[in-house]
Amino acid sequence: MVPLPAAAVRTMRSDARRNHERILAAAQAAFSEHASEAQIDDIARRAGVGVGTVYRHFPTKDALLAELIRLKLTGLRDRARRKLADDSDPWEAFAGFLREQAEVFAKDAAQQQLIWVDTEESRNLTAPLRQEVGEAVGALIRRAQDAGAVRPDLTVDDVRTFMCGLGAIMAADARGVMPFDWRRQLEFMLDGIRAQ
Amino acid sequence: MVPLPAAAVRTMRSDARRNHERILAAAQAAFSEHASEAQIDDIARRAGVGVGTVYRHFPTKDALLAELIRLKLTGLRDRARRKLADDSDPWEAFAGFLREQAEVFAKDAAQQQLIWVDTEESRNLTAPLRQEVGEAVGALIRRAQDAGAVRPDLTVDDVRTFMCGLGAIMAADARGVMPFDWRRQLEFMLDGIRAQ
Amino acid sequence: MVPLPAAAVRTMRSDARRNHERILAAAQAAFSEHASEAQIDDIARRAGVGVGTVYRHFPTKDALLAELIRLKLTGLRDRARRKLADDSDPWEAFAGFLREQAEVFAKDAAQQQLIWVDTEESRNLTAPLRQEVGEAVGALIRRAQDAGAVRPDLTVDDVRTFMCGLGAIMAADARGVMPFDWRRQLEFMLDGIRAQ
Amino acid sequence: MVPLPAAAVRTMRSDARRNHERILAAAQAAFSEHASEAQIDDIARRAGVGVGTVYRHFPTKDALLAELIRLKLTGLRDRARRKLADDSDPWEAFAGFLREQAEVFAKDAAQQQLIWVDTEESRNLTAPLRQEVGEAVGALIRRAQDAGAVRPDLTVDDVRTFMCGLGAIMAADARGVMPFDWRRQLEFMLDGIRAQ
DNA sequence: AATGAATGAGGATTCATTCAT
DNA sequence: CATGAATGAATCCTCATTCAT
Repeated sequence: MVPLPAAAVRTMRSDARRNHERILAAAQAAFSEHASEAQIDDIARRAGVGVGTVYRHFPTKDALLAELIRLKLTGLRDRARRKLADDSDPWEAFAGFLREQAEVFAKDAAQQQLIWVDTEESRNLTAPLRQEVGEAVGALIRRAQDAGAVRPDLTVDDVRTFMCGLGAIMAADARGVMPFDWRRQLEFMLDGIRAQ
Repeated sequence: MVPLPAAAVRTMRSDARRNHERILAAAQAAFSEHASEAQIDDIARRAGVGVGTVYRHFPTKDALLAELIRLKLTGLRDRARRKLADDSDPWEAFAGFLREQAEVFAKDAAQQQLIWVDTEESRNLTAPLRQEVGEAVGALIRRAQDAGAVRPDLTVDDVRTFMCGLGAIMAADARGVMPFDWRRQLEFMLDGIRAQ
Repeated sequence: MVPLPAAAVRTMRSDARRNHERILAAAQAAFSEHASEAQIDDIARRAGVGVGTVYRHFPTKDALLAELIRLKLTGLRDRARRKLADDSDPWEAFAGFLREQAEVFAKDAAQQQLIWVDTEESRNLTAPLRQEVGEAVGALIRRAQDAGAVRPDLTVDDVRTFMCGLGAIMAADARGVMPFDWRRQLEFMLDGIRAQ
Repeated sequence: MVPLPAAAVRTMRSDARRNHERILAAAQAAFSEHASEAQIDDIARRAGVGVGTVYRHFPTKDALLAELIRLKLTGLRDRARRKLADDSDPWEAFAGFLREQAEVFAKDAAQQQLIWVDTEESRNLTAPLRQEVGEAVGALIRRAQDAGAVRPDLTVDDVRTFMCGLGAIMAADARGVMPFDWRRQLEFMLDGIRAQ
């Protein structure tokens, strides 16, 4: 069973669709708190459904996680494309994208890290999407570089790398380990990559 | 049972002391590969001792992990103090400290992240040490700021925060998820915090 | 809910009757392949109906199985009676019955074995039928014994016993465990029970 | 973990060896009653040990089953060899072997059938043994054929086939489905294969 | 009546920790 | 002291059966 394509979800019976969404929300919360240690039974409980129902919608724990990541990446790609579409200042578009995306990520910190956990399942499912994200972000970077606003050697991978670190910072902050201020960190980064 | 204080280790029978060290080395390796998923049985096997022996030296898995972190933090503190002692250029001392420490961290990436996982156990054991690390790093920062080499608003927590992110990057890179270049990331950071 | 008596089936709406038969056919196939491990969902899919429909026709998995066995036994009884009716050579009638029945059994080997699995359900449902089968086969045996063609001590239970073993052989052969030749086995048996 | 070789078992700590045997005995009983449906928890309970202990001795349910079959086949082979060694009448040796072996099989009827269930696990583990059994039984058959006591076309596979059927009969009998008399069946068979 | 979504008890397996030898 | 065997709670997943649409 391959994760349900959007079309399949739309044609579900209304109760099934409601459960589908509740499960995603519950999984979202659970993975946010416990990362990949989250338990299916717990997700089912939070969603107010039986375990069996979770498994009816997502064949394995990995598949559920992969779907969550897919949604995450879809949002990411769309945000980048939107910033690309409006023709504000190239630097503002790029920096604004990072700042906005970071705020979104911060909402379920622990979970962002799961983007970087790659199971077979998740890799296959998200490869094309990652590609698209890369293209959109790449375009944002190039436009800013052409405008002389960003150092010319910055790559998409640099941004990915930074976001990976930022996710970990957010997660640690959320766990309360230490008073980590990811917003400052982001500003340091922006200062570092801005062309002088 | 509280983890053995250094004094206790010193007064151990020589074979016990050898085991103590072998276990730490094995745990080091195991946690580096599997992070907190590392299994005690595996650690015992690598150390060439029985599980029972591991438990004789460390009352729980968490205690073993906490001890490893303590050692890690000790190294960190000593490195910072050493940089403080030699009177090279303030910026070089500070940046050099970060670069060296990062190289050390990179050797067992997965494990560094465990520094930011805080169990009851680990917090209690390492609190004073974290304090000392903070003081030494703080001094390095201040000296560089006094010399006008580092932006005046940089704090010890900023550095901690950054190192947390860098550890996650190293770990993801080590897992082969993506081609993450933590050294570039560090240079961006240094560029970002250097006073212009 | 007791399995539907033949009368009930006859008075069903035509679509219901069609479903009833499709389910039986699907169950037949599924039990043949997977014996009692066959899954209701799979049966429903093969029949092109929902699980609910299977349960509307048969209250439990055991009831469905029992019905299948009932049909099997009905065929068996009828075959025996037919052989009894035509007045060929008594030995030929008896041996022919066994050979024919064996060929029928061989078609869904795994399933024959289920005849010997007796759940409460199945026993109650099939008891009278088993009785009738016994009578018909008993008559075939007696006629052959009276003609001096079969050893006088052979009983209906001996034949039942043999068929049970033969079913297992067919099933093992069908699973491909080993090259089991049940036809040879039947001939050995016939040689063994024929009066010299 | 490959099933423990006999040597490994012999060198176990005494309590471990006792458990190993208790588990085998419990599994023996459980598989005899419930065939492959037997549950590990039940086996553990019968053996008076925790589930974990069962898993320490046998890595999976299949492995435990495979080991049981291996023991079974070993006994079979040894019995055949013994009969081959004593130089009694060739027919008596052959028939005696079958009768004795059948009595042994009858002791845990349901289980014999598992000899014919072949999982990957079991096949690999028992292939050589099956070969040896085949050789020993083949020799018994040939000797009886040379003495003119058994029909010249009888093969080892015929005997295997028969024993498979006999096992099913014993199992059905043990489950109380019907009054199946496997001893009579065996005598019919012997009558059928004896040369006239 | 039909559908297929939901349920949840049940079963195999893992692994931190304890304890007999 | 060291050993590694034993323990059993915890966790993922399945599938017969029920029930809302």
